[in-house]
Amino acid sequence: MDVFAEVKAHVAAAVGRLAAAGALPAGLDLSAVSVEPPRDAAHGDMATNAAMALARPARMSPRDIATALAGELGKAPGVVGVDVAGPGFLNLRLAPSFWFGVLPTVLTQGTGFGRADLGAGRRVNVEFVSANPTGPMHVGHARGAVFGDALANLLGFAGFDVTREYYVNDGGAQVDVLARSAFERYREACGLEPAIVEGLYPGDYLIPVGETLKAKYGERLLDRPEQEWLTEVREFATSEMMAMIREDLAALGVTMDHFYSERSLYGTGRIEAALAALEGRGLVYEGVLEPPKGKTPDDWEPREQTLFRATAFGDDVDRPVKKSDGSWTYFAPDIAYHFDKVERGYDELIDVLGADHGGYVKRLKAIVSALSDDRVPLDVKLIQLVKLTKGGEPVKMSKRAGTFVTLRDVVDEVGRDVARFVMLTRKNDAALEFDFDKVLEQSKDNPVFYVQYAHARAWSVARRAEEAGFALDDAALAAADLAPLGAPGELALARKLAEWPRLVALAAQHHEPHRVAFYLYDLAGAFHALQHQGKLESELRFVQADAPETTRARLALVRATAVVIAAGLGILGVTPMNEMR
RNA sequence: GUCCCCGUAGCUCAGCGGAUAGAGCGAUCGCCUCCUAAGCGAUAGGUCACAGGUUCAAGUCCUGUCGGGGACGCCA
Repeated sequence: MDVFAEVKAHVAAAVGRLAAAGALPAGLDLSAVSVEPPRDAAHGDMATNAAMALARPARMSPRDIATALAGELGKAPGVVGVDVAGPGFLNLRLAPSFWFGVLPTVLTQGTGFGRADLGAGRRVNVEFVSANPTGPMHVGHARGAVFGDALANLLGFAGFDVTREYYVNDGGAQVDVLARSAFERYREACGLEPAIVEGLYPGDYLIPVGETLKAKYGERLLDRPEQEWLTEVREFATSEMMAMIREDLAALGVTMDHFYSERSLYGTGRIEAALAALEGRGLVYEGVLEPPKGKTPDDWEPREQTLFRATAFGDDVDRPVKKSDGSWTYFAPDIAYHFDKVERGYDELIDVLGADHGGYVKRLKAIVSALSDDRVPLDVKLIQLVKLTKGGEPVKMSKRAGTFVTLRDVVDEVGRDVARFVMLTRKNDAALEFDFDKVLEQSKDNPVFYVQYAHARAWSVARRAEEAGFALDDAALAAADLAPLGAPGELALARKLAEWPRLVALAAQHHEPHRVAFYLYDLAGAFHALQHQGKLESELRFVQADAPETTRARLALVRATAVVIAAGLGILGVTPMNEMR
């Protein structure tokens, strides 16, 4: 139940009645009408722009419409006052009972409160992480993983049927390099000196892979030429890397529904089928590209190759799908992969990519647009860098020196919950500073702590109440008489709780899980403020031993707060803490 | 050269086309006999980079300029 949507329905009904009475034209488009919380609380509880939005299509002055609407809206349930303000805003004042009315709903629905039917069961595929299976994941991957997972949670909560998918780049040259690197570790395990030359992966994480290879094959691969072992070692090493990556993801609390293999696209006709689909639309041709601007390669030679007409979709140049020797470029399997997603019947696609893939976005959108005939929207979310610091000083990262920070390092150092929450306190397209010291700080400056503390305090109040003999059953509290509520802090908190469904809908629409984190910070603030009121005026304390009705009403508010914080943290994938010590 | 992202308080950042642009930190001043002070408040602090445009209404949308970051290849 979204109270803002509810009031908007009243507005629509009022417009309908006025139209029926001839006071407004019939059939007005209400899509520009919004009902939202006013920025300034002095303006009332809710504001609608209806009169201004309808003025032009109705060919009437905003104030005339506003006056007429005010008369109708005054009759709506819960509305105790309607003011026409400014250029034609309608400010609604609502009875406190309207806001407190959200409490039984929260207590009845539990952490399902705020679930929306925005998605209407539409199928959405969220592809994220997709790190190359050549080594452990680093912090950047962690941010993408957390973002993608939280976005998937959010969309699921908003009524979409979500698939989490990981595209495994196991088809390119880099997995051959992995195989050669693992082979050197295998030689090392056999007592030989490994030749980890420039271009191979030097990481220690391949040492156990080499040992397992020795256990598996003994020494019999040692004298064999590369073509005899490459395929087997590659497959083995790749699956070992993917096992490691799955473990890392599990450490972050991320579970994928599908791992989609790039290799499965080769030699199976999938790429050819996707290309044929493009050819059928006249989007593939043989041509010669201009040399890239700005940074012309020394060895540039114009050559004829197979190109995709990406410029027809707003890309800067057409993109090669085949090299001049006839082999596929990296783009070709990506075309096939997105074709496959379209064919699997998804209604929406989301790709979560590192910011270094920015130059790739237009051609991906072009492909999906072309292959779905514009039916399937693709949203590409680019994840900006994570700047790691400790006590304000940058943490140096160097692959060569072996000091680069892995996903696992971060989780081990600060824990899954902190890592996840902090990574969701920025928009995906803004750089994120992650300070190892600050994220563990127990202060208001640290949103993770602040939100967890609010939840723990709510539980602490509940424990106190229980000791004082009050029943804490949410179903019973849902039936509590809420008349004793009404203090300004209580009302502010209830208002914030009532905003949750609307917040979910907005965050889901915009694919912005960080909004949930900021909302929780606000909600926690409203709760801390109210609890503090009890220190200043003891009659405002939640638990009043000699006033059971008041206590029950307040416990309903406290429990509802805990429930919504838990629901929000659930979307972020963070475990709520019931006590801090 | 082209494209993408960013530019909001001293710092770190929110901000849904709506009204007098908000938090935290830092600064100044307050608040614990009492549900977690790990907290709550008050004050000070702004040319929303700049210039045009669209709109009843622009921090928000469009164009351009400047500044910061990133990306461009028969790499993956």
